[in-house]
Amino acid sequence: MPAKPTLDGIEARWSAVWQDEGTYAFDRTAERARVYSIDTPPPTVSGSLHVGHVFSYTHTDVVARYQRMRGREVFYPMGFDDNGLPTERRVQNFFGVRCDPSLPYDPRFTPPAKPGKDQLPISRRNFVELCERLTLEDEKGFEELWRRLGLSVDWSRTYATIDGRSRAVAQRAFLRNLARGEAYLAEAPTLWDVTFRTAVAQAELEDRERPGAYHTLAFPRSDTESEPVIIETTRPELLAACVALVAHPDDPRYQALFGSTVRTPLFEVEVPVVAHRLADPEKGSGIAMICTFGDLTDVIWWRELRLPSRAVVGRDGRLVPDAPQAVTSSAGQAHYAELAGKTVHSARTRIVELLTESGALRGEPRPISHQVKFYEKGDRPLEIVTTRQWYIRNGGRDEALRARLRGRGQELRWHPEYMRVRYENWVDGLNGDWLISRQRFFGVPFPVWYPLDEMGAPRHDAPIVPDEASLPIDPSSDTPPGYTEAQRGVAGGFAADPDVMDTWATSSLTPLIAAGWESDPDLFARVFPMDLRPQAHEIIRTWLFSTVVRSEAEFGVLPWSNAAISGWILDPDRKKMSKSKGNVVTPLATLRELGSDAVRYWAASGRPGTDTAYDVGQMKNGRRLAIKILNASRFALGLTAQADADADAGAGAAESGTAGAGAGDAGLPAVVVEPVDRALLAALADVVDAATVALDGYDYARSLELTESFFWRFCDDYVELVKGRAYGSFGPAGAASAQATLTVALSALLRLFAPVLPFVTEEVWSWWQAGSVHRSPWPDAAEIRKLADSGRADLLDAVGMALAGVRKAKSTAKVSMKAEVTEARVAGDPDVIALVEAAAADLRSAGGIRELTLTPTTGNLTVDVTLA
RNA sequence: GGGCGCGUAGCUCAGCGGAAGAGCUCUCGGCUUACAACCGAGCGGUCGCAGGUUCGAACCCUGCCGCGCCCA
Repeated sequence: MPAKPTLDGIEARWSAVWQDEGTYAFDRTAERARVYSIDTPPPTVSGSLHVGHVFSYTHTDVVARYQRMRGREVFYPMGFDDNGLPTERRVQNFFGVRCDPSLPYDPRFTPPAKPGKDQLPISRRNFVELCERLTLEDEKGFEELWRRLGLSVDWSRTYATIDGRSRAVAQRAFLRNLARGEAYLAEAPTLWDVTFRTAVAQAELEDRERPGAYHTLAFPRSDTESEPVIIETTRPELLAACVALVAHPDDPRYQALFGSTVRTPLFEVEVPVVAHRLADPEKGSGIAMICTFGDLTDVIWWRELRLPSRAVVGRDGRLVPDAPQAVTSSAGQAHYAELAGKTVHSARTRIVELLTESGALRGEPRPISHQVKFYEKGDRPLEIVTTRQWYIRNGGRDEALRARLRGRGQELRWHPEYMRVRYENWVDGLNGDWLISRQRFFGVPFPVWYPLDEMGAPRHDAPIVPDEASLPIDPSSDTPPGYTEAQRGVAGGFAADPDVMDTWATSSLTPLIAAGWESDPDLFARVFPMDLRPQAHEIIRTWLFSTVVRSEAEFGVLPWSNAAISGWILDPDRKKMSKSKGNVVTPLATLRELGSDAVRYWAASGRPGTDTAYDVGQMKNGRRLAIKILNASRFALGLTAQADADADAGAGAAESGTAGAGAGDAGLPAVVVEPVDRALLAALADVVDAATVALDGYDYARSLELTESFFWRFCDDYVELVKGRAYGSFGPAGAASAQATLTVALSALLRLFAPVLPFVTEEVWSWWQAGSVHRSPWPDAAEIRKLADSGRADLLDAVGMALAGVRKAKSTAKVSMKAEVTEARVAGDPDVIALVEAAAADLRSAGGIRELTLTPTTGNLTVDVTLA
């Protein structure tokens, strides 16, 4: 036991010991019932860690440590998310390369020492290798920080979402989806980001408020000379893509028009006027133009009313070179030529001029503000283009599946409970299947080739798939069964699917990746379905839901039984911390300055699901608590060491194992006889019970609060009360009782604190106990209560109030706490007075009271003090 | 527009049907032989607003106001 205990350096010291001893290594021989398995969120490695990570990962670690102490064998792997766009861009800039999936793999490729002026084209497999190389460095940094924070992860079980294992799992799961018809290829209108030039899924959308303007356009009627039809649109540049006008079937204004046709201004294309319930009579003039495609409602109208397709926006976000075939008049073609090749924005400016000249634009555009759909990582509005994409069925088009997935959300235990509605809202609002293909280079490729017909055109209806045993594969480098590489891209040969899967298509399989699905059936059977999915609430619709979808498809079960949803970290101004806001605090400096236990203390005080302010003050409290644990422990253990020395010197009557017996509470000599000691243990047993209930319900913050407030009472009242007696001032029996109580209480307190404060508790534990506190059993309230015997927890309250009264008198008199009291007169309810009386000797000792008078009366406890 | 959550001491937050709490801040006092990175005491709140239910409401119900998030 050190003379002057310190927190300095304990992170480095204990994380090394835990690694060497394999303290957190998963015992894969444990049977399923004893295993507690966690589907850890893989952080994105190309970004840097911020305190939000520290916050939420601490929550999971507290749960993991608690479960371990409850006797569960904890499966706690760590993943790294290096799949996807952020890594792709980083690798391009770092090495000066770009991916060209049409190139063959070059096994001897080495990147240029310095990035050149022009990006060097390389094959997809070479590109992926560079990604793996770069992210390996990032992962090391993450692991170091996680170890410093004290995550009790089994570091021999890590994965990366782009590594071979993950690619194999993602491809295998996809092939199974394909074989069962859950994955399919379809050519359909698709939300499209023109900057990244990739399709985007519903889950990645966000609405943003943007300025726009209503333009009033007059459509001449085809059959009569009567008044033109007036519509309002925010997207006049799509006029050439107009395929119909639409109004609500019950709208009296347009009954006569239904079934007739009108002519589009400038382009002179005849389009029908149709009726549909989604046309809003309140909006604009109540009649709208349908373009292919201006928004998602256009897609619905197009599909349900079986309208033709007249696309004008290309994948680059510019108007396509040629006018739609329906534009036949020379004037119409001339007008279109003015717009071809322009961006959507410039085309709008130009067409407004043309419409004004032609007189079709009535009045000035009226500025409005409206919601526009964006890709969450993008900064230009999404367009809708028709492309061939892979989809996975997620209930968006299938009510039976939707109901099943909704049922899974009911079955899942959510912490906090109210997060379930986020899931339900999302499932209820799904409007299509899950689009999983992305037109990017870095990612898990679709394990699919297409045969080329005699004209060299791919047959998308007859994809060639690899054998599962050959996974992972890259169709742009690997050859399909039955073909030779020479047949790639030639008529009668084959072509690779050029796309990659969305990152969520891989992330939705993290339980399978971590659990060794199909590669380690023994492990899989022991850990899947898992016990816990911890994650943030903003990705319930993406990560959580998509994982449920994949598990439902493959196994028909929920992938985990519990979901613990963390809140966000807010900066001191109550704003969400995020990189784009530039208010992110990096955790390493804070961890170094205040210590990991201090930061963990702050994190663990944030209740599940609650957004929490970044609060250095709360971390300092944590540090103060950790230091107090060191000092209080040293003091308490010093007293018991004194007892051991006395016992050894004397007849050896007192069992010298008193100190060591705290490890398990069994086998303690029955020496706890003093009422104050028994009261302390009775109160402690109650705290253990309440903390256990809280942690079983994932309320680590409540458990910490209970433990902490008991600990301060233990230090400020109990230890002060029994100090004199423990030194032996009332004889050996009283001393032994106090010493045994101190030992039992300290042992239990350290274990109650251990999940939140792993370093300081391990440090103290090592002074007097064998093994790690983190592998010791959670305190047993029943055993403690047995030692407390007839003890009453409220005795501590009563004597505490009396002691506080004495302290107040001294404080008011501005004298030292060790000042002598000639007489203290305590009066109060007879029951309370009886409790104080039982502790009279300890109270006199702690208060320096010469004469203590106790008077039963009615009313609250009063303390009247005469100072010496 | 619909849903969910939150509004309690200057700050950060507990409490969620039976006498308003904790920590920090602030004030006063104490070098007390575990701890001055400490200890003791104190100041501080019509529990967002307005109704209602109840013997009793911070807590339950209704409406409103403000903040945040999710979904349209």
